[in-house]
Amino acid sequence: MAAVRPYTCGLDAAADVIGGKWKPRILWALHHGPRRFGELRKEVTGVTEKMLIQQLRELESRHIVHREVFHQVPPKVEYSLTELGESLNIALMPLDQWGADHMTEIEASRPC
Amino acid sequence: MAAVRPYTCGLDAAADVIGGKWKPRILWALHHGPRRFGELRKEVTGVTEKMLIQQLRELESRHIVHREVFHQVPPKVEYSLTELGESLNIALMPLDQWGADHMTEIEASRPC
DNA sequence: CACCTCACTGACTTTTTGGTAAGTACCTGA
DNA sequence: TCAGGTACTTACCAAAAAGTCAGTGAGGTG
Repeated sequence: MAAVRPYTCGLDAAADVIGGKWKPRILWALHHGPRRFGELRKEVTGVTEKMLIQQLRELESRHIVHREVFHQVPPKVEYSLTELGESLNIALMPLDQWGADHMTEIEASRPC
Repeated sequence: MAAVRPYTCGLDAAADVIGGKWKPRILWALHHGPRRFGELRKEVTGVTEKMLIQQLRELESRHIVHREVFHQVPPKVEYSLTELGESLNIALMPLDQWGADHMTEIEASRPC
């Protein structure tokens, strides 16, 4: 989903940041606090390691998530929301609520 | 962006509905009232006829937009938001606001 | 010394999405 | 009869996103 640039509205810009199959799920998982890579892999069911890391790196480069490495063996890496990420998640709440409210309708009208 | 089903959260469901390069732009354009096909083509700059109709059909099948044909020559077809579409647009407003508020940061950190 | 965990990384393939360009149908007015 | 305006439709191709799968490194455990 290559977004149009320069953005024509805020929605456009936001879509560019949260676009992709896994980013909303990841944001959702991080909503309740920092998570290790392995924890995210479990919580975001269905994601592969490659996609997870790819999306995390994108979110990191957009300053939505923060990555912290603990120099241990075995390694430990924690991902958390930045302030910007928190504000994004807050802005996403009504959308999540909308989706929850209309889930049955959405399911019913899903293509095939 | 094939969404995971069954949905794991409301955000997931919402993402399935508004996913695609042009849907947020179309929703945005319809926010201010009904629009004819040709009007949308002009307002949603850069969209091709094929993509526009494709996205409109998807939104229609999800009961987000309403399509009304006026039997005239030359033809006239008007697209408008349904109640569900209106409620979706309202839920999208905070996200639009977030995007507008942080547009410069988002632009600055955009990939390449 | 072999094996384990954890967090990656990279090559390659498949699937999905989007874009191009041409054509259709209809009636109107010149 | 022929161009024009409007809303599509189709076949084909390109690009982007996602998936598969095998492999890496570093230190701790048996």
